Amino acid sequence: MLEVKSEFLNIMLERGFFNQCTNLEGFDAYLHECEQKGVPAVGYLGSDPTGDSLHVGHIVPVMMMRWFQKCGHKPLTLVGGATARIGDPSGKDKLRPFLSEETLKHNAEGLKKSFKTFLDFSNSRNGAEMVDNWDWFKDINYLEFLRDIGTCYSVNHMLTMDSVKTRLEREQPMSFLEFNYQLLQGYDFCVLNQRYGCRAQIAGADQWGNITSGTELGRRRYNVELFGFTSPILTDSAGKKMGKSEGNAVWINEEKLSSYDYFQYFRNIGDAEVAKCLAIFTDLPMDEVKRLSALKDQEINEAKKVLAYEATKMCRGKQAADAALETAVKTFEQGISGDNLPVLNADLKAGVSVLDAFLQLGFVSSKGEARRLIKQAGLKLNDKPIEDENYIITTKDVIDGQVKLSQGKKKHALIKA
RNA sequence: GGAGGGGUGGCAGAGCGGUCAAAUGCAACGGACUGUAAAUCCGUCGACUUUCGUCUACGAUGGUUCGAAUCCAUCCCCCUCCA
Repeated sequence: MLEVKSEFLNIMLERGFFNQCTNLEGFDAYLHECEQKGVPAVGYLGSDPTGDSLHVGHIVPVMMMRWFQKCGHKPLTLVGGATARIGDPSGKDKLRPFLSEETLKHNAEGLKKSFKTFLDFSNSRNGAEMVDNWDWFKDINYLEFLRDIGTCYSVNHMLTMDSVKTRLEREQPMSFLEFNYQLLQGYDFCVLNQRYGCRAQIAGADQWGNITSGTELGRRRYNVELFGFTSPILTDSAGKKMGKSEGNAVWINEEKLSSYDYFQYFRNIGDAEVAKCLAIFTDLPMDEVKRLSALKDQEINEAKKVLAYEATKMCRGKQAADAALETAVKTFEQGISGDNLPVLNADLKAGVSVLDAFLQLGFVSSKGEARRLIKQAGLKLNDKPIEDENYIITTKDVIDGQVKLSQGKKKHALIKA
């Protein structure tokens, strides 16, 4: 393993956050010096408000920031009000649809909320701060920008950037607008350097090109050394990006995903992912992580439970984590219905058809799908497969004050009498 | 501006006048096996009704046809080469 002196990088290396760094030795020396002197280093993490919440795929760098702050350093979270109007071409085949002002504003609020659950935004010396690049881009003069910044970029080099190159190779269109993205993100880094003394940018590995854009610009135009540090992009055993559950993103903000579902996402993680997830998504000491990661076969479920609980606790709070755990244990281990399951409001006296009930729950997207699942014995009423697709649920189906509806083995909901 | 190629279901990618709700693959979902895992196997995968059937869908709008994703016209968008 690499030898580093700074507390922050030691943690990064130990917990598996390290993917690539523009100058690991230099970054380490800088951090170490700050740590020795008790002066916070300043680093930033950017995110464009193209959605109104972060999801688990985003929080790897957020967790890095969390540790960064714990080591006494100051995190800046940049919301890309300006860059969202351009659209980062990294990993994309198409131009992003333009977002309205209201949407951008709404999304920015959502992102801020996501950040706040992981970082301390108090007024302390290394309290996190939120910045928006719209502030410095909205009044920028095009000619000045071109002369000032544009001269530092060679198109030859820009064309070799992954985000550009792959698009061209795949013969997908790339607009000039998107082509400019890297300049903007590069400029962000330099602005933050000038305004806040920020010298580090932390992000996921897909941002490498945009990061080096900033470090290069810093060197050429402002004569400062900036550091870029990336995390690996987490993938599951099939090599797909993590963060999707049933085709939907696993959102951080609770109004987008219930805490129970958040818990279940981690509870259902693949065996191969448990060790790295424990290190990355929880605060548990590494001794404990290692102990849990060593568990095999059935025992690994213990590790998954801890992972799910800890991850939920961090993101949603202890109360939510306790409730989710309790519901999961009741539902899966004891076969009784936990209280935290989704509840469907329905008038049992009048009766509800099973088709409508599942449709309203959102477990199926059409009646046809519900019928199909019934034929496949995939829908259950009080744990018994539904046989008649025209069945009407009424008060006589109530057991212990509720009716339990299930789709497959994992999705459950209740109708309270 | 000129020449050629192309726009199909979540994605990739066939089809090129009826047998096309549209092959195939991936993804997704259900079942079996298990450990609320992975792998594997089986099944499903537009909507409404489920028996027949009806409706919406192959860039957009018109047209030719008994009948079009498939032919024609106009328009929009993309790619490649030339200027």
